[in-house]
Amino acid sequence: MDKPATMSDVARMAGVHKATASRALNPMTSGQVNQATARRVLAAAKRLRYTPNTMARSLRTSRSMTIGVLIPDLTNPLFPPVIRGIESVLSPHGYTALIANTDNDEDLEAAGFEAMLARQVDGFILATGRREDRLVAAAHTRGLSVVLINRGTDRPLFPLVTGDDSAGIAAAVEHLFNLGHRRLAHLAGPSDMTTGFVRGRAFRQSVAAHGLDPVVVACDAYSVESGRLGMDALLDGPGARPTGMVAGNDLIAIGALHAIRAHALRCPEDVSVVGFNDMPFADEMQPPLTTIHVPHHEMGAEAARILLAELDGAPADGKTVTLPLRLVVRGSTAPPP
Amino acid sequence: MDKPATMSDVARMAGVHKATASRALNPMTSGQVNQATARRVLAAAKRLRYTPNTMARSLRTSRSMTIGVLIPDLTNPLFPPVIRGIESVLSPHGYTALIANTDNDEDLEAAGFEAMLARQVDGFILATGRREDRLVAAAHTRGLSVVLINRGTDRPLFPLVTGDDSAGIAAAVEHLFNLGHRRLAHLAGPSDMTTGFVRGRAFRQSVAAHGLDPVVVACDAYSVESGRLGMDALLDGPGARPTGMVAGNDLIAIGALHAIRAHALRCPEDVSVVGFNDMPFADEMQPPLTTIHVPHHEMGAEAARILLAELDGAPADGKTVTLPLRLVVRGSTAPPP
DNA sequence: GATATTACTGCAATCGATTGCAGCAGATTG
DNA sequence: CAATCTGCTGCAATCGATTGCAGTAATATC
Repeated sequence: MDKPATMSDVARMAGVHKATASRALNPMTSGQVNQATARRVLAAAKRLRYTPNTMARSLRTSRSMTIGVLIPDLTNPLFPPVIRGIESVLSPHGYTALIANTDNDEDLEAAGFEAMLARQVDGFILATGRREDRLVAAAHTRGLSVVLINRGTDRPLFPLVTGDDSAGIAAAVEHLFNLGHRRLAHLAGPSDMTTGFVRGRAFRQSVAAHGLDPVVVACDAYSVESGRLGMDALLDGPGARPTGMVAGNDLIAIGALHAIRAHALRCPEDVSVVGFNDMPFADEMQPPLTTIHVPHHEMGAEAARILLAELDGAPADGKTVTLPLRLVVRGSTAPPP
Repeated sequence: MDKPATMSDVARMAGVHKATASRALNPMTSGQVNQATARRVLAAAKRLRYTPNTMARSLRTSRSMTIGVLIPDLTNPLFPPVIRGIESVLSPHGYTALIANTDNDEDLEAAGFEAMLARQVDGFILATGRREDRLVAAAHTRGLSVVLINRGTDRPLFPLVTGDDSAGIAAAVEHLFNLGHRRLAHLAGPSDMTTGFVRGRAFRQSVAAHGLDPVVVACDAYSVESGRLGMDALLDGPGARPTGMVAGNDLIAIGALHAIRAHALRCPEDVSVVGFNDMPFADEMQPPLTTIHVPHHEMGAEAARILLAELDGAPADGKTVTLPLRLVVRGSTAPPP
């Protein structure tokens, strides 16, 4: 019915100029106005249920108090906790997250990015990084505020918050080795992402360090389907069947479980599987997934903290924050047959 | 470095007034300007990488092309597909979804709602409805555009897109009955939500229709923990142990599985469990969950469609769109012991 | 008692885009 | 040839809030 009240309405009701009303309403400037006047304005604002028009404010201040968050795949259970971590830090500071899903598609990614720019977001948190990322490079030359999360770029242009992937993989390999496994394989994530690349490299090194021969199959996506295809290839391949498998992430691990079952094998009796991420419900899986736990919530929170600091003028170098990971042993690993 | 170009910059480069530039850039009004002029403007815009300032536009037009989406619990895997359904419809129309998570907390809910209003969202999609919902009632008196999703309100103030819960529950009961179960229980969702209420009622009716005595325990949240507590109560209770259980949703079902295991019982050998929602990875659970499949993506898409129609002037009555559901039989149900 | 200081408050410009209205040139009509 | 119309473009107001600057009144200082 009646349009929402504007500041002029509040000012009129309080009998002051809208400039005064503005100052009274803003905690930063309310010291500039007489206490009694301020109270009148506040009261009027409350009576009229005044809500500031964020658009108008942003237009004037050119700060939207909004952060753009680009997520490659929202249905990957890994990301909701990350988002909540981000929001948990942003909200208390008055910032809002604008979330977009990109389906891992570069065009959608660019479109989402531009849409956010048009909405004058103050900064970005990107979980969509690739090792060679045009979007990230462009953002850098444009002088935008960006924090990368989970996945980095080869050239460290922006701060990155990620898990200690190498240590995580090393722990996984160690675990399998200690169980007695000697034929170890890795279903790697896409090598154009730092996560896939780094984890793959760490796997080779860890396995080699035990004097064993690493077998690595690259999947072309972090998805159940890709994991299944990769494991199929591994099981149908020429070499001796591996008894221990480290997956690039939990989705790939789940796909691997499908392939194992399809080959009339059992996990963990015939093949042990270690996932990566400890996504929600990994412990409910069939079998419960042994995996590397990543502090998702904290990862999001830390990225948000860094971004806010950057918006406050902190230097924006390519520093990397590495969060410790931890192996969680559950039901998908056992001694080799 | 250089600030992004404004429309005045484009106009200057094209040698026209900014009003003309505005008309040339807008497909709706580009017919009003000479083709050659329009081309010049377009070219200038491209050269300057002009991006319209959404804030300024919204301020003038009072349409933000943004839809507020309130989600009670983003980490419930049920919601990401819903969100993608919403975005799949919104994006092609130039709308963006502003997503907020409310943790099922009424205060956070109100805060998120107000924050969105301040951002001038054009409409809302709420997945947070309660049977008596002050927020929804307030939105109605304020004349806002709202579509409810999944959960409705007792008084149908706004359109609602939901699954056919009664039929779903009936199918679940039928399934258990046909397997031979005669002692049936229901771990109901919170009764202050229509989903909990409707499913509970449907359960009682379906069971009674078979001449059996329904046992219903109400959980106070749609969560694993609440499900576990509810099932504990059921198993520790005085009556004969039920052999078949219908859960209010999949999370409750998972909690029930925990309780069953904690009582040294097995599912499905000792107790059969049917979930609700068929959330992602329900088929990967231990055991794979028999559940009622809900078309999440379609649900989100339909809600978005209705909202857009409403914003285009379609009447906004309290019509309910009921989507058909379907029982998916997997490993958590079997004949009674 | 004159001047300097302090404490508020108001004026008006500004952010960037949209749009009703008016103006102007050239084409059309009678 | 005058009158009308059509097609295009420019002017200026507007959306709602913020903020540098100036103005006023009251108080403090010498």
